Amino acid sequence: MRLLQAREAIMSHFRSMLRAHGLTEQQWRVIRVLAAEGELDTGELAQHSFLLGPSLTRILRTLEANNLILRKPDKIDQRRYRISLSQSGNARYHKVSPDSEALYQRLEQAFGKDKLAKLYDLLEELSVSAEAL
Amino acid sequence: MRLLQAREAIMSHFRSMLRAHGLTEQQWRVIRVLAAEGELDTGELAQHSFLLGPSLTRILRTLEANNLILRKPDKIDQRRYRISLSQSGNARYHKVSPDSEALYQRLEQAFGKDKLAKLYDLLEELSVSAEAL
DNA sequence: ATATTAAATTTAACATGTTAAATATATAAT
DNA sequence: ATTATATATTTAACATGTTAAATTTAATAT
Repeated sequence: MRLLQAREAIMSHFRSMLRAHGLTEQQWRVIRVLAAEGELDTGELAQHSFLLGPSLTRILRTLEANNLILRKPDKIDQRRYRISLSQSGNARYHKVSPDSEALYQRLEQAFGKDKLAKLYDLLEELSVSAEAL
Repeated sequence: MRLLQAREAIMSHFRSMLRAHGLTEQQWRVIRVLAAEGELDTGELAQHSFLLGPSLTRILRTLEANNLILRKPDKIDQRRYRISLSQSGNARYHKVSPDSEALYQRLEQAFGKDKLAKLYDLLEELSVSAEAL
């Protein structure tokens, strides 16, 4: 319950910032992953962005309609698509990124870098414990 | 990101348990709150169950259609409804509750009661810090 | 008492979450 | 080569998340 509450407390700030850039939280996750990893297929993208297939399908449809991504059929495995940022998508990334970074820095400063690291550790351990149930 | 990941690691177990009882995660949150607090109006219920108004409206519609809750108009303030568990809703609560408790206990044991308490504290502080941004 | 403002809830519109089923292509086994 | 099985992705159906607007009733100010 507190996980939900804490996440909401943080994400509400990010969402309003992203909304000013015309992006949803999930669309931004996809763009960020593509900026960091380059060209990926849908499955890899789903893993990295913590999205389920059906959600990702719809998000990619939207991003493609907005000319932010490119999708090319994989020549080896024709079931897969290779997804990458378009020039416009890359530009959007560089436009949003500073605001995102700034917000993260503010949070890190307000909460404390050490405590944040400790929290990350605990969350990591919790994930492992929960998955092993 | 790890907040999302950790929450998902936990909730996937709860969701599959709840699904066996014909409930969603959010419907269960509502039922649990009503079982603990008794009769509430929609606003109070939204606060306690961490749901936004529009979501709650739809959830209550479903729960009412399934005869799990009762809604009576508040006689003092006619804008409000008083929501409470029906007999059937109360029965469902007592049927699901042991499974929910058992799962929580397993998680607590796997992760460690002390670490869970520490994590709760950090999450609480994080919420405060994030809200103050 | 009436017009104004505020509050509680719902509706609307669009995006995502979730599970199951469908579709298309690859891979493995005969 | 052909059938069976597995994998990647999408579609379908329903539930919820999110914001803005509409609706209804209360409370306030003339």
